Order: sequence, then structure tokens, then C-alpha cells
Amino acid sequence: MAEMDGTYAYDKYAHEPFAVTADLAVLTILDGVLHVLLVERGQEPFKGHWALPGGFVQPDESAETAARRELAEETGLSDVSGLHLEQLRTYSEPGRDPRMRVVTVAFTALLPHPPPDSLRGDPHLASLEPHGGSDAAQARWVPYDKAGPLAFDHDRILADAQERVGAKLEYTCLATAFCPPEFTLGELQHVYEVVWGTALDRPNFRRKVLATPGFVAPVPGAARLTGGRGKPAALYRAGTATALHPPLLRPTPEGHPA
Amino acid sequence: MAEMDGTYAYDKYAHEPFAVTADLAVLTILDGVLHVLLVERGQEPFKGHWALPGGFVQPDESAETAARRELAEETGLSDVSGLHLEQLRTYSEPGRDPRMRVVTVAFTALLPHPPPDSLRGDPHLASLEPHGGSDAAQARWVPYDKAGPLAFDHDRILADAQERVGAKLEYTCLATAFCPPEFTLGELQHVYEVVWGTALDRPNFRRKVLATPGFVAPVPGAARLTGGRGKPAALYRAGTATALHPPLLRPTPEGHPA
DNA sequence: GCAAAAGTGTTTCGCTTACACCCATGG
DNA sequence: CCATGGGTGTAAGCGAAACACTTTTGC
Repeated sequence: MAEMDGTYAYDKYAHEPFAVTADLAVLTILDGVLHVLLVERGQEPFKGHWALPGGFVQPDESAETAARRELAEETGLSDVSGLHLEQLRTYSEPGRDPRMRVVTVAFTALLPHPPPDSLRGDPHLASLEPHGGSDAAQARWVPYDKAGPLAFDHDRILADAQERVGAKLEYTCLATAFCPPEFTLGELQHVYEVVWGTALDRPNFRRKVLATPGFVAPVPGAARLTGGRGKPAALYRAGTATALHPPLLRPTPEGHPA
Repeated sequence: MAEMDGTYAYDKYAHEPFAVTADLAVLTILDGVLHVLLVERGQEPFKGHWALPGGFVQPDESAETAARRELAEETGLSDVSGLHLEQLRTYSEPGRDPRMRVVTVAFTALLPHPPPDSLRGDPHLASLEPHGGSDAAQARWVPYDKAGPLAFDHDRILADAQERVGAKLEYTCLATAFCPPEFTLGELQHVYEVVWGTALDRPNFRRKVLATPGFVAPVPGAARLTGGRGKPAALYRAGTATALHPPLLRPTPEGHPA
């Protein structure tokens, strides 16, 4: 493909066009288990298969904006502006989509326990309008372990998302994104245990969190009963800090050999 | 944009087309200073400005493949298959490129000291063939501190790359990618010091590296004089490990308050 | 009173840090 | 013999892991 004249760079149709989509791995914790938001595809290809929600990036928006818009549309959440949304990576292998060349910018989003009027149980599809690329028949929270196999290369995207979130818990304050505005330290610890799949020592976890300035801020006087029984737990809000120094390393499955 | 018939999804020209490029932040250490590979743009927009190397992703290749191809073309390196190339993130804001809608998948690459026949001094442009999007007038290694301001949003991409590499040194064995096949521990330590901008304690660095299985492997009997003077240093190769447990945390500028 | 969950204290151990010291080489 | 860089040793101290223990609630 040799150089042409000065108008070369302006010929928008010189190449096979690329479509760009923003797909989302939306994670939450439901009944103590990590869940992911999936949609059932309503048309070919992969009709009837489950997939990550997402859709085409429109000409006037960034991939981030598109992801946030898709998330708002497909979950019916009213305030999607404040939640944590992070770019995961971009998947660009030819042949990902049998229809045409699709480059997908994948994002992860972390939700606290979904509100009662959310997707839980019967899908909340009233606000799920069809739009370019979004051909979902229904949307549902699915336990992470039972999520495969998904359409396209979404299994890989989902696995990458889980790995990324697990790693981010170690050195960021991200875990509070899984929690409601006010939460107990037990709930926060539960986030770590669910995502990492390991049990943590409660006293040490407490100390670590409280010793990190800006991780959590106490809500004076407030308390909540968590399991029906037991001592009411003090409530905290997410702090202002974003990094976690020193990091909260997940226990190594194998101790490093001496 | 309402749903159309079944052929809707197959209409490749229904939307404004997106162009997808792969841009590279190629870092190396030259004369003890972090350098980045830049090209001078040969045409508008930003003609005469410096920019990160990169170019359009072709229809039959992934962004990763395109990045590797661009790197091989623009640096003249023969064996580009083995070096570390990592996806940084994707930049998709509208208006990034005044010509058309361009989505850029950015990568970072780490090179050991470039070979003498490389770009150092006079640019090695013999193998720099023009191709779609690559309109470089010349290519050059530029000290990281003197790299701005660049064309498009490349200042931001470069800053993101530096931040990512610095963070990755903490918990991966990535530093060896900056080193030649055989290197001394002093050279490896120098990588950390240059990227982080801090001095490290040599004995402690040694212990840390050698205590991490798979980080480096000794080359039996080999030694090299580094500065002309001093004891010849033992040589090592990069090990097989990729992660660094426990991490090698960079010293915090401010000690966390008691 | 008992179970369950929150919260506190304490001991031990390992790693990091900081620094002193020896080795090998060129000028 | 001195400057320079490589390499070893070691004592102090911080922080994390492990676990015993107290507190507060519902049943």
C-alpha cells in the first residue's frame, strides 16, 4: 500500500472499516458469591448464547462514554455516573466477530449489592431499548463460576476481568466499590474473600484497613446488625484514598520455597 | 437508530467508519537516562511535530501484530518477536485526530541498549518504508524528560506508559527486558533507579533479586568489567519467572505517617 | 446460657533496612 | 596505594501472621 497524494489520509473509506464496541464485565457480590451481568443474545451470531453486555461506540462518544451508556441502558440503573468503571484491555484479533472486523474495548465495572428493583430475579428490561449492536433478549446476574461458555471471546474477557479485579484489590482501595455507601468491615472483608477465594484473618484485616489513612472513614455512632445475631458492627464509608500503601497482598497458595 | 432487518448487522458502512491505529511507547535506557523512541511527522496534521511511532491496523492483523510490525519497520530491528510488548490502554476520545475518528490502541515496549547500528545518532531510516499512517520524516531516541510536547494526545500516552512501567517493575520481572541478554546485577539495579528516579541500596537489592526464584539465572564463570575500574561483576540472564513475590516496592517519598 | 459476630491484645517470626566491611581491578 | 565498583555479613526494627481473649447481641 504505497503512499498516495495528500488526500490519502482523509479518505475515510480507503480501508475495510472497523467497528468499535465497548463491552462490560460488570461484577457484583450476590448472596456471598461473585456474579457477573450477562445478556442473552437475541440474534445471530451466537443467538441464544450468553454474552457480556455492550454495544457499538457511536461517532460522538468515547469508548468510556459508550460503556457507561450501555451499562445504564441495560441495567436500568439511574445513577451510573459515580460508579467505578475501568478500562480492562482491547481485543482486536481478526475473526472475533464473524460478521465483520470488530475491535472491542472491554471495561470492568463493580457494583454494590444491586438495589431490589434491579435485575435480580426477573430481568428489568423495561429500559433496555434496542440500539446498534445491542440485541439482548434478556439480562441476568449469573454466578461467575457458572458463566461459561459465552459468545465470541467473552470467556477470555471475563477471565481477564476477574484476574484484574483480584489484582487491583491488593494495591488499591477498589474493594469499597463492591460495598453500599455505608458498610461494615466484615462486609469489606467479605469482598476480598469472595474475589480471592480465600479466608482472611479478621483481626489482621481490621488493623490493615484502619491503618491505611483514607481507605475507610467511620460513620460516628452508626452500627448495623449483619447476620441477625452478634454484636452490631460499626459502619464506615469509602475514604478518599485510591492507592493502598502498603498493599494488602493475597495469601500465596504456595509459600515461596526457602 | 432503530433496528432494521436481518442484514442490519452486516452493513459494514452503516456507521461513520473508525480507523484503528497501534501506537508504541518504546522505552530504553541510554547513557543512564530513560529514552523514548519518537518520530518526526512528515505531513499534516502536526507536521514537524514529534510523535510516538505507530500506524494503522491492517484488516488481517490484530493491534498487537500491527504494533510489532510497526516497531520492526521503524526501528530496523531484525528480531522483534522476542521482546516484551504490552498493551497499555486504548484512547478513543472523539477529536483525537482532526482528520477522522481514530481509536488508538497503545503499547509499551522495552528495549535493552539499542545495538550500535540502531537509531542512535543518525536515524536508521533505510528500512522505514512508508505505509498507511506512517509518515515519519525521521526517528530518534529522545530523553524522556525532553520528549514533550508531542503530537495528538501522545504526551498523555507517554506519561501513562512511564507510570505503567514504573509500577510494573515493582511486582514483575520486567526490568530484565531493559537489559541485554547477559547483564550484571548492577545494570539491573540501574534500570530500577533510572525508571523510579531513586537510589537503591545495593546489598539489599542483590538479596532481593537473588532470593526471588526465577528472576535471574547466573551465567557460570562469566564476568564483565562495567566501569573500567572495580571488581568484574558476575553475569546473569533473565530467568523464567514473570511475577515478583514478594514485590520490590519503590521507596515511598513520604513515609506513611505514624 | 449459648451461639454468633465484632472488636482488642499479644506473641512470634520474617523481612526490610541501614550500614560496616572485604574483594578485585585499573590507574 | 587509592579510587571504584562488586559482593558479604549483621544487628535493629517494623510489620504481618497466628491466635487467645473480651464484648455485644439474638435466641
